[in-house]
Amino acid sequence: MKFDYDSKFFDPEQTLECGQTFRFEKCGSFYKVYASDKACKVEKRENKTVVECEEGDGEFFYDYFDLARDYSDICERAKSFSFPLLTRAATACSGLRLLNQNREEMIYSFIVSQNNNIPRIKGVISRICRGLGEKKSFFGEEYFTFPTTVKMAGAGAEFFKKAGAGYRDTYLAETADEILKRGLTRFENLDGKTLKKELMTLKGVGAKVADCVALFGFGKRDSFPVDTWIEKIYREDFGGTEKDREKINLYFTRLFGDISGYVQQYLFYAKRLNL
DNA sequence: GCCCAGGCCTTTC
DNA sequence: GAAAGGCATGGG
Repeated sequence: MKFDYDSKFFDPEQTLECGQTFRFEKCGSFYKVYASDKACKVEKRENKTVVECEEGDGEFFYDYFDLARDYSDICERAKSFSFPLLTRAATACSGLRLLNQNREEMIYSFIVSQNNNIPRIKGVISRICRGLGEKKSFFGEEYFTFPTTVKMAGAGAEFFKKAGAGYRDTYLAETADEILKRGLTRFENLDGKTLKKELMTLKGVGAKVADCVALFGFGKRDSFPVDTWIEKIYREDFGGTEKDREKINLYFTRLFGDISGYVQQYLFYAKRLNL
């Protein structure tokens, strides 16, 4: 099936390349996107962005791309703060949407992301899917699903090491084991702050990874992950002087409140593009 | 050879 | 509770 959306507020490149997901491929004019155990194609055609997926997956991808939400209001609110970088970002990247992603996929993916660069993160995750995921086909082309926790827990640290995860191999193995035993119910129905603290009890999940999981996996849009790029933005574009990441996090979340997560993505993506 | 990447864990003070 | 090392790996 196919559906479309105003491309001013849904740009495939901005939405996929901004660092919130690592499972997509650019193929000429369109992107192949993988999420949990599903796949779709996304293409921008003039003023419409078109999503094409299997018959039963329309609702899944409508939710995945967060299409029920009005982003024009979010963009305007972001611009109203009058920080030059943020205004440039919200103007040039109005098509950047926050994805609603699978919770376990977010936990494992962002454990891989720590002290790592995006191309390499993509490679590691791709090899994990290839090794442990289920082979499926989409429009005649094969792809691999993101592995279930059962598969992740059964793999052992050596597998993750061979996939290129480096020293994060034991974090993945231990956290998969923990989630296999206790599930995710203890992370449900919590406010953002409590969820973050609870996520940080997992091995390999610190403040920044927890914020990413809360934001992209649990829809906690008042989260503001602080990484090396945000530190740089804080110093160079907001005149900040604090060194402690938790203080920087507090500065931004108090400033941007319920739209912290959107603002964080605008800033992060714009800074990387040197906007 | 260096430094950096969507940091976290452990040890030490 | 704060500060400092160590950590796998690949790109620039």
